[in-house]
Order: sequence, then C-alpha cells, then structure tokens
Amino acid sequence: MSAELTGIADGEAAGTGTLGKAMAVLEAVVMADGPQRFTDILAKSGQPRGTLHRLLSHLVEEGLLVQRRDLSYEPGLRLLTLASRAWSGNRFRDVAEPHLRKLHELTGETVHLGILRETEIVYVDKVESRQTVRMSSQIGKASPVYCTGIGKAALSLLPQPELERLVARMAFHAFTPHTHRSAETLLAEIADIRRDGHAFDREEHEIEIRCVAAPIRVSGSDLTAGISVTGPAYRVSMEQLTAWSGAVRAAAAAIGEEAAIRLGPGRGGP
Amino acid sequence: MSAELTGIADGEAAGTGTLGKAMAVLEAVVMADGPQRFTDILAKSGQPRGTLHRLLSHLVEEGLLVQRRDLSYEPGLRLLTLASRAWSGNRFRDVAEPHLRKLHELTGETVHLGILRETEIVYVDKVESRQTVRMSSQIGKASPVYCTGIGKAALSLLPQPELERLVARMAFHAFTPHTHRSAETLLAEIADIRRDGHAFDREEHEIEIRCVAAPIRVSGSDLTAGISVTGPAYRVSMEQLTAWSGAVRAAAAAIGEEAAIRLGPGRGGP
DNA sequence: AATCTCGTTCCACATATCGGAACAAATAAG
DNA sequence: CTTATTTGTTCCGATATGTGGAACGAGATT
Repeated sequence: MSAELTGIADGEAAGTGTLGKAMAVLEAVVMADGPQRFTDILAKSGQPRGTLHRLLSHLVEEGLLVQRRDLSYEPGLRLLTLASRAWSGNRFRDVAEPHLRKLHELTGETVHLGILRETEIVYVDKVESRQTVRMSSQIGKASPVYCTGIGKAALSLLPQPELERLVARMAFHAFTPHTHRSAETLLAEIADIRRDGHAFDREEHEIEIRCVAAPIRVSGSDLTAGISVTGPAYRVSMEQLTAWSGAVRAAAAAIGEEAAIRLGPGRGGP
Repeated sequence: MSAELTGIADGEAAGTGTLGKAMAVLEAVVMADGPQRFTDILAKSGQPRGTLHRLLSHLVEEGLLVQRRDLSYEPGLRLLTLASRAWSGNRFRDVAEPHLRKLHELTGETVHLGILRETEIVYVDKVESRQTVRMSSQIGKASPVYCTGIGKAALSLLPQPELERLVARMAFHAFTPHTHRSAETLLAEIADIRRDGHAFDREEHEIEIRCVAAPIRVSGSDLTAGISVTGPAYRVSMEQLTAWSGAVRAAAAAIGEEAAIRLGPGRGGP
C-alpha cells in the first residue's frame, strides 16, 4: 500500500507541478483511515510545512477537503458530487449493465465490471445476489491488476510492449498464498489467457474467493475493461467457473460491440 | 489573506489560484452532458488558449480527466476512486443508516440523508422501496437548498447572519410553480420551520413530489444535515406527511446525538 | 514557570504559470 | 485545386504564484 513512495525508478510519480502536489496531498488524506491532522499529512507527503499548509487551505477552499473543529482534515463533499456525475454520465457502464444482469441471473453469483487504469482495475459496476442497498461498497474501488480476474483479463488485451511497461511498474504484494509473486509467472499466465480468452482468480486476492473473467475491447476507443463472475470457493468450484467461462466471454464480447457503436456520439468510457 | 476575497459580495467563485482554475475546468467537463472538446471548454472556462491547454494536460496526467481518441475530454476514473473512499469512510452516514432504514420501514417511502454545503444540499445516502441496484443514482447529487425539504430544514439551524449570507448568494430558479422565488418568502418559511422543527417540500423541486424533512445538528461538529421522507403526491398527502413529521424529527434527533458521540475519534461527516 | 508539540504566519526568492502569438493540421468554402 | 477557416498544439518572455526556511504563539505536558 505504501509502494507509491518508490518514485525513484520511474522518476515521474512526483506529481505534475502544483496540481500534482495538491492531488498527492488530497489522496493522502482521502486514502487514510480517519481524519488526518496536519502533522500526519506532513509526514506522509514530505512537503515542507509552509507549502503543505497553503496546499491544504486551497483544498479546503475548493471543497475537496473539510477541516473539522479539531483542525484535522477529511474528504469533502465535492468529491462525491464530482464522482456522482462521472458515474451516472458514464455511458459505458450503461451499455454493460443489462449484460451484467443477465450474467447474474444465469449464475446467481456476483458480477463485476472493471476498467483498467494504469496498473489497477477500477470497479465501475456490480450486480450482486444479496442486494445490499449500499453504494455497492466497491464501486470506484481500485485493485491491483495482477491478482484479480478482470485485471489479468484486461492485461491480456494489451500489446506486449505496453504490457511489459506496466508489469515493470508493479510491486507484487502477496495478498494470499496464491498471489502472483513475480512478473514471470504473471506474464506466463497472461499468455494462457490470450489463448483461452478468459482468466481466473484462484483465491489470489482474497482467500476463499474465486472468479472467472473475460476482457472487453471497444474498437475505436482505447479503454480496456473486463467483467467477472465471483463467488466463494465453497460454493463455486473451478469446474463451475470453467463452465461459466463461455457465457462470460460472450457477454464481454457483446458489451464490446455494443459499446463501440453507442460510445461514439454520447459520453464514452470513464 | 483569502478571508476578504472569499467572504462578502462576490458570488463568483474566483478560483483559488492555480488549483481553483484547475477545479473550475474539471467541473466544467464533469458537469457537462457529454465529452467536451477543447473549444467547448475554452468557451465555458474563459481561460486563454495556452493556459487551458496546459490545465487540461495536467488534469489528464492526474487521471482526473481522460482524453478520448477524438481529442475530447471526459471525467477520469480517479474521481470515482477518491469518492469511493470518501463515501465508505464516512462515519456520519454509517451512524445515520439504521435510522434511515427504520424510517423507511415505518413509512414505506424513500428516505434521504443530506448534508449542507454552501448553498446546496448534497445527498449522502438513500433508502428506497424498490431497491434498484444502482448506486442510488442520487448519492453525491447536489440540489439547491431553497427548494428541498432537507435544504430548508438545514437552513433553519443556521444562525441568522450566516443564513442571510447564504440566502443573498442564491439565484432562485423556479423549478415548479411552487418553488420559492424570493428571499422573503424563503426566510418567512424558515421562521416557521424553526418553530415546527420540520420542513415540507410541497412540490417545489419536482412536480408531484412531496417530502417532510427534519434538520440534524451534531454538537461538537459544524456539519449541518437533514433527513427526509419523500413520496409521490398521489400517494402521500400533506396530512400523511404531517403525521410522519414526529418520527422524522425523532430520527433526526437520534442521529444527531449518536453522531456527536461517535464522530469524535473516527472519521466524521465529510 | 519551563519545555515541547503542533499549527499558523511571514517574506525574500525562484519557478511554474500565464497568455499572446505563431504554427500545423484538419475541415470547409470558393 | 486553391484559399479560407476552424481546431488543437507549441513556444517563450514577463510576472504572478507558489515555495519553504524560519519565526511566532497557543496548548498541552512536565
């Protein structure tokens, strides 16, 4: 989780000028688990005191952060408002939704839609069995590519150079005993995925959780995405997942084609 | 330094330095109804060409915007990720949720939780009858205070000077024939709301939609919020709403007290 | 009272931003 | 086919803007 500090090799994680710094500070606060005091942020961000203070002031003035009575900082409501528009105006999710639903009816398990961003998969929609009213808890959540079905599926669509560029930037964290630990094993599996057209998550991100995923390519757009059917290991065997793989691939293909048509004029992927 | 700039007469968001400009541009794109081309944004933002171009580049580099093949700009996924954290880490919503649910069970109608931000109400949670899986469509949505039950209820908690400062900045847009058109009528109703402890929306925002709302004050925090029970006019009469008002006030009070206790150590309202 | 920690403010300095203007590439018009 | 227009990108000197070390003061701690 603190692999971001590694800017060394890459050299450009440092943030684009002023805006980059502001966003880094914002992220430090938002990604933290509770209200952050000035000193907390000071340590995480590494910015000098004066600079950080002004940065925070600006973020508060913009409504991106809120300062509480005890002077600590929290995420501001403006983030929600911006994201709300970003999400509801997203045509790609709109196109995919009926397909997700169909897949859920077929399998009875949770279905995810995710989009590739850099070295992560961002979940954009979810259809689940027990309809918790919650904002699907995971919408907007970003998970590493190398340990998720959708992630590996999406990677399989990338041209090899691009793939290798991304893989080089990954820090393989072992979430479970089955998580990929090296670029080699990951790249090997990607080759298989290219052949099969679908990917599995064999309890690589969370123990007892499996999934089968298929990549989505939208011709004419450069967005790379994927869908998956996820379930607990005790209920869904690998055989079961394999049996579903055809339906998942078909749904992914359908979404890709439909999106290619309807994404032109309207608002497209994220 | 910005105290005098942000304070009084100016209704324009002058934009706090560089970050302010960047956010203004971001908002212009995000709030638009589709992908925005350079020229579109140029017109809306009023920034000079060179400046705008650099601003957009930075926003894209930060993942806040995405540039499509046809060079037009769209909201980026990073917004979703940030908001996801901002929402799920929000303790206030967490505290309120069971009360919303109870209110829903009692009334059978949709229940909203909203927080006051400047001159708008931002919806933070929602419990509705037909559990659409969707990210409650309205979470994060911002509506004007003067035409929503929660908005008017929240206003009723403000000290008079603060209230007048806000009212002075409102542009009364007539969404329906029943929408407040002037500060006078609004302020008059606020006085009533202070007396009654609850507010109604008499089809002021959307025709055929009514609600009863109560304000939430959290002692020790400076957040002002409210909850409401909303329903279609054909199903919920004003008498019905009045009958529910006691329960709504009670729920609001309970949320306020509980939040005051549990908001200290954890992450509070955004 | 003395010390420490934390947040805020100040100000000389440097640099990132600014924005007009030139440029290139499409698209439309003549 | 040539000329005009629109659209996006790049350049660069001037300067506004952000930078960050240091001083300040309010609370908490001893």
